[in-house]
Amino acid sequence: MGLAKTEMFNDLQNEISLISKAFSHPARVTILQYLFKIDSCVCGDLVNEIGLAQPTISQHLKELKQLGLIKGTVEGTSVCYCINHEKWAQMKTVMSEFLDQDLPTKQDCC
Amino acid sequence: MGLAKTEMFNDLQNEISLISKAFSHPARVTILQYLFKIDSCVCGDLVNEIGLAQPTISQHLKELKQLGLIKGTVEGTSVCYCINHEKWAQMKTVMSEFLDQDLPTKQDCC
DNA sequence: TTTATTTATCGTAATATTGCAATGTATAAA
DNA sequence: TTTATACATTGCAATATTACGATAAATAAA
Repeated sequence: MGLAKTEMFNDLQNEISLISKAFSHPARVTILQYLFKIDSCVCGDLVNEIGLAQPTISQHLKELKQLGLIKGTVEGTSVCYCINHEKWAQMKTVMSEFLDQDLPTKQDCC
Repeated sequence: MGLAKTEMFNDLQNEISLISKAFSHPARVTILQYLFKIDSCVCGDLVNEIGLAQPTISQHLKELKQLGLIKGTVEGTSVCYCINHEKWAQMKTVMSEFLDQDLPTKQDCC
Protein backbone atom coordinates (compact mmCIF):
# COMPACT_ATOMS: atom_id res chain seq x y z
CA MET A 1 0.00 0.00 0.00
CA GLY A 2 2.64 2.54 1.00
CA LEU A 3 -0.14 4.58 2.57
CA ALA A 4 -0.19 5.21 6.31
CA LYS A 5 -3.59 4.77 7.94
CA THR A 6 -3.47 8.16 9.63
CA GLU A 7 -7.15 8.12 10.64
CA MET A 8 -6.48 5.49 13.30
CA PHE A 9 -3.95 7.68 15.11
CA ASN A 10 -4.38 10.91 17.05
CA ASP A 11 -3.30 14.37 15.92
CA LEU A 12 -0.12 14.41 17.97
CA GLN A 13 0.98 11.03 16.67
CA ASN A 14 0.40 12.17 13.10
CA GLU A 15 2.16 15.47 13.71
CA ILE A 16 5.24 13.79 15.15
CA SER A 17 5.40 11.46 12.17
CA LEU A 18 5.05 14.32 9.68
CA ILE A 19 7.81 16.35 11.34
CA SER A 20 10.03 13.29 11.45
CA LYS A 21 9.37 12.58 7.79
CA ALA A 22 10.81 16.01 6.98
CA PHE A 23 14.02 15.00 8.75
CA SER A 24 14.11 11.50 7.28
CA HIS A 25 16.24 12.43 4.28
CA PRO A 26 19.88 13.46 4.72
CA ALA A 27 19.57 16.16 2.06
CA ARG A 28 16.87 17.93 4.07
CA VAL A 29 18.90 17.56 7.26
CA THR A 30 21.86 19.08 5.44
CA ILE A 31 19.82 21.95 4.03
CA LEU A 32 18.57 22.84 7.50
CA GLN A 33 22.03 22.60 9.05
CA TYR A 34 23.38 24.86 6.33
CA LEU A 35 20.64 27.45 6.82
CA PHE A 36 21.39 27.52 10.55
CA LYS A 37 25.13 27.69 9.98
CA ILE A 38 25.20 30.62 7.61
CA ASP A 39 22.48 32.26 9.69
CA SER A 40 21.02 34.29 6.84
CA CYS A 41 19.12 33.81 3.64
CA VAL A 42 20.46 31.44 1.08
CA CYS A 43 19.94 32.40 -2.52
CA GLY A 44 21.17 29.80 -4.92
CA ASP A 45 24.26 28.15 -3.51
CA LEU A 46 22.38 25.18 -2.02
CA VAL A 47 22.78 23.31 -5.29
CA ASN A 48 26.52 23.87 -5.16
CA GLU A 49 26.70 23.15 -1.43
CA ILE A 50 24.89 19.83 -1.75
CA GLY A 51 25.72 17.62 -4.69
CA LEU A 52 22.20 17.06 -5.97
CA ALA A 53 20.59 18.41 -9.12
CA GLN A 54 18.65 21.66 -8.99
CA PRO A 55 15.16 20.10 -9.38
CA THR A 56 15.95 17.68 -6.57
CA ILE A 57 17.00 20.44 -4.18
CA SER A 58 13.97 22.45 -5.21
CA GLN A 59 11.73 19.51 -4.30
CA HIS A 60 13.34 19.09 -0.87
CA LEU A 61 13.00 22.83 -0.23
CA LYS A 62 9.33 22.61 -1.16
CA GLU A 63 8.72 19.90 1.44
CA LEU A 64 10.45 21.90 4.17
CA LYS A 65 8.50 24.99 3.15
CA GLN A 66 5.20 23.12 3.20
CA LEU A 67 5.87 22.09 6.79
CA GLY A 68 6.66 25.73 7.53
CA LEU A 69 10.18 25.09 8.82
CA ILE A 70 11.71 27.39 6.21
CA LYS A 71 10.59 30.50 4.41
CA GLY A 72 11.33 31.54 0.85
CA THR A 73 11.42 35.15 -0.30
CA VAL A 74 11.65 36.11 -3.94
CA GLU A 75 14.53 38.53 -4.44
CA GLY A 76 14.92 39.58 -8.00
CA THR A 77 15.65 36.55 -10.10
CA SER A 78 16.52 34.36 -7.16
CA VAL A 79 14.67 33.03 -4.11
CA CYS A 80 16.14 33.36 -0.65
CA TYR A 81 15.47 30.67 1.89
CA CYS A 82 15.89 30.88 5.63
CA ILE A 83 14.77 29.17 8.81
CA ASN A 84 11.35 30.05 10.21
CA HIS A 85 12.49 30.40 13.80
CA GLU A 86 9.01 30.63 15.30
CA LYS A 87 7.87 27.47 13.58
CA TRP A 88 11.11 25.72 14.46
CA ALA A 89 10.54 26.51 18.13
CA GLN A 90 6.99 25.16 17.96
CA MET A 91 8.21 22.01 16.27
CA LYS A 92 10.91 21.60 18.91
CA THR A 93 8.31 21.68 21.65
CA VAL A 94 6.38 18.84 20.05
CA MET A 95 9.44 16.74 19.36
CA SER A 96 11.05 17.35 22.74
CA GLU A 97 7.97 16.17 24.54
CA PHE A 98 8.08 12.99 22.50
CA LEU A 99 11.80 12.44 23.00
CA ASP A 100 11.64 13.20 26.72
CA GLN A 101 9.13 10.46 27.44
CA ASP A 102 11.84 8.46 29.13
CA LEU A 103 12.34 9.07 32.81
CA PRO A 104 15.94 9.25 34.07
CA THR A 105 15.51 6.57 36.72
CA LYS A 106 13.82 3.97 34.60
CA GLN A 107 15.47 0.68 33.78
CA ASP A 108 14.79 -1.77 30.98
CA CYS A 109 12.48 -4.54 32.09
CA CYS A 110 13.69 -7.24 29.73
CA MET B 1 14.81 6.36 -7.83
CA GLY B 2 13.53 6.36 -4.26
CA LEU B 3 17.10 5.84 -3.11
CA ALA B 4 18.82 8.45 -0.97
CA LYS B 5 22.39 9.24 -2.00
CA THR B 6 23.77 8.69 1.49
CA GLU B 7 27.40 8.69 0.39
CA MET B 8 27.32 12.41 -0.23
CA PHE B 9 26.33 13.20 3.36
CA ASN B 10 28.25 12.82 6.58
CA ASP B 11 27.62 10.22 9.29
CA LEU B 12 25.68 12.55 11.54
CA GLN B 13 23.40 13.68 8.75
CA ASN B 14 22.70 10.07 7.83
CA GLU B 15 22.15 9.09 11.46
CA ILE B 16 19.65 11.89 12.04
CA SER B 17 17.74 10.87 8.94
CA LEU B 18 17.67 7.21 9.96
CA ILE B 19 16.39 8.01 13.45
CA SER B 20 13.78 10.33 11.99
CA LYS B 21 12.67 7.68 9.53
CA ALA B 22 11.86 5.44 12.49
CA PHE B 23 9.54 8.14 13.81
CA SER B 24 8.05 8.96 10.43
CA HIS B 25 5.14 6.55 10.71
CA PRO B 26 2.36 7.15 13.26
CA ALA B 27 2.13 3.45 14.07
CA ARG B 28 5.75 3.43 15.26
CA VAL B 29 5.22 6.63 17.22
CA THR B 30 2.19 5.01 18.85
CA ILE B 31 4.06 1.81 19.66
CA LEU B 32 6.82 3.77 21.38
CA GLN B 33 4.36 5.93 23.31
CA TYR B 34 2.56 2.80 24.48
CA LEU B 35 5.76 1.11 25.61
CA PHE B 36 6.68 4.19 27.62
CA LYS B 37 3.20 4.52 29.05
CA ILE B 38 2.81 0.99 30.37
CA ASP B 39 6.44 1.11 31.44
CA SER B 40 6.98 -2.64 31.18
CA CYS B 41 7.21 -5.36 28.59
CA VAL B 42 4.40 -5.77 26.13
CA CYS B 43 3.57 -9.27 25.06
CA GLY B 44 0.88 -9.42 22.45
CA ASP B 45 -1.59 -6.65 23.05
CA LEU B 46 0.01 -4.24 20.60
CA VAL B 47 -2.13 -5.69 17.83
CA ASN B 48 -5.26 -5.00 19.89
CA GLU B 49 -4.01 -1.60 21.03
CA ILE B 50 -3.29 -0.39 17.50
CA GLY B 51 -5.75 -1.26 14.78
CA LEU B 52 -3.32 -2.78 12.31
CA ALA B 53 -2.92 -6.41 11.29
CA GLN B 54 -0.43 -8.59 13.13
CA PRO B 55 2.12 -8.84 10.28
CA THR B 56 2.08 -5.06 9.94
CA ILE B 57 2.76 -4.51 13.64
CA SER B 58 5.47 -7.16 13.51
CA GLN B 59 7.13 -5.30 10.66
CA HIS B 60 7.07 -1.97 12.50
CA LEU B 61 8.48 -3.64 15.61
CA LYS B 62 11.27 -5.10 13.51
CA GLU B 63 12.28 -1.65 12.26
CA LEU B 64 12.35 -0.22 15.77
CA LYS B 65 14.34 -3.22 16.96
CA GLN B 66 16.84 -2.88 14.12
CA LEU B 67 17.51 0.70 15.17
CA GLY B 68 17.95 -0.57 18.71
CA LEU B 69 15.25 1.61 20.24
CA ILE B 70 13.34 -1.40 21.55
CA LYS B 71 14.29 -4.85 22.76
CA GLY B 72 12.39 -8.11 22.32
CA THR B 73 12.62 -11.02 24.73
CA VAL B 74 11.11 -14.39 23.97
CA GLU B 75 8.90 -15.46 26.85
CA GLY B 76 7.26 -18.78 26.24
CA THR B 77 5.08 -18.59 23.20
CA SER B 78 5.08 -14.81 23.09
CA VAL B 79 7.70 -12.09 22.66
CA CYS B 80 7.90 -9.19 25.09
CA TYR B 81 8.97 -5.82 23.81
CA CYS B 82 10.22 -2.87 25.79
CA ILE B 83 12.14 0.36 25.39
CA ASN B 84 15.93 0.19 25.29
CA HIS B 85 16.52 3.11 27.63
CA GLU B 86 20.24 3.36 27.04
CA LYS B 87 19.82 3.52 23.28
CA TRP B 88 16.94 5.95 23.63
CA ALA B 89 19.15 8.29 25.65
CA GLN B 90 21.88 8.09 23.02
CA MET B 91 19.38 8.80 20.29
CA LYS B 92 18.02 11.75 22.25
CA THR B 93 21.48 13.29 22.45
CA VAL B 94 21.84 13.18 18.68
CA MET B 95 18.37 14.53 17.98
CA SER B 96 18.53 17.22 20.65
CA GLU B 97 21.71 18.61 19.22
CA PHE B 98 20.03 18.82 15.84
CA LEU B 99 16.84 20.37 17.19
CA ASP B 100 18.71 22.85 19.36
CA GLN B 101 20.60 24.40 16.48
CA ASP B 102 18.45 27.48 16.76
CA LEU B 103 19.70 30.18 19.08
CA PRO B 104 17.11 31.89 21.28
CA THR B 105 17.99 35.42 20.15
CA LYS B 106 17.97 34.81 16.43
CA GLN B 107 15.43 36.38 14.14
CA ASP B 108 14.30 35.41 10.69
CA CYS B 109 16.15 37.32 8.02
CA CYS B 110 13.46 37.27 5.35
C1' DT C 1 2.11 -36.43 19.63
C1' DT C 2 -1.48 -33.36 18.61
C1' DT C 3 -3.42 -28.95 19.06
C1' DA C 4 -3.56 -24.17 20.22
C1' DT C 5 -1.29 -19.80 20.63
C1' DT C 6 1.85 -16.32 19.40
C1' DT C 7 4.99 -14.09 16.52
C1' DA C 8 7.86 -13.94 12.24
C1' DT C 9 8.40 -14.28 7.39
C1' DC C 10 7.02 -14.49 2.54
C1' DG C 11 4.73 -12.82 -1.31
C1' DT C 12 2.37 -9.34 -3.41
C1' DA C 13 -0.40 -5.14 -4.39
C1' DA C 14 -0.83 -0.26 -3.82
C1' DT C 15 1.22 3.93 -2.97
C1' DA C 16 5.16 7.06 -1.77
C1' DT C 17 9.76 8.78 -2.32
C1' DT C 18 13.83 10.09 -4.68
C1' DG C 19 16.33 11.87 -8.53
C1' DC C 20 16.88 14.17 -12.74
C1' DA C 21 16.21 15.69 -17.76
C1' DA C 22 13.31 18.68 -20.03
C1' DT C 23 10.73 22.51 -19.83
C1' DG C 24 8.13 26.45 -17.90
C1' DT C 25 8.10 30.95 -15.48
C1' DA C 26 9.62 35.16 -13.70
C1' DT C 27 12.73 38.82 -13.27
C1' DA C 28 17.00 41.43 -14.52
C1' DA C 29 20.17 42.99 -17.79
C1' DA C 30 21.48 44.24 -22.36
C1' DT D 1 12.42 43.25 -27.05
C1' DT D 2 15.80 39.89 -26.58
C1' DT D 3 18.76 37.30 -23.70
C1' DA D 4 20.48 35.49 -19.46
C1' DT D 5 19.77 33.80 -14.86
C1' DA D 6 17.47 31.47 -11.16
C1' DC D 7 14.13 28.65 -9.59
C1' DA D 8 9.75 25.81 -10.11
C1' DT D 9 7.14 22.27 -12.31
C1' DT D 10 6.30 18.23 -15.13
C1' DG D 11 7.03 13.65 -16.39
C1' DC D 12 9.07 9.57 -15.72
C1' DA D 13 12.07 5.67 -14.01
C1' DA D 14 13.88 3.28 -10.07
C1' DT D 15 13.43 2.10 -5.51
C1' DA D 16 11.19 2.19 -0.84
C1' DT D 17 7.33 1.84 2.21
C1' DT D 18 3.06 0.20 3.90
C1' DA D 19 -0.37 -3.24 4.55
C1' DC D 20 -2.05 -7.75 4.84
C1' DG D 21 -3.31 -12.74 3.57
C1' DA D 22 -1.12 -16.95 3.76
C1' DT D 23 2.00 -19.59 5.93
C1' DA D 24 6.00 -20.93 8.72
C1' DA D 25 8.24 -21.47 13.20
C1' DA D 26 8.43 -21.98 18.01
C1' DT D 27 6.68 -23.04 22.35
C1' DA D 28 2.98 -24.49 25.71
C1' DA D 29 -0.81 -27.22 26.87
C1' DA D 30 -3.60 -31.24 26.40
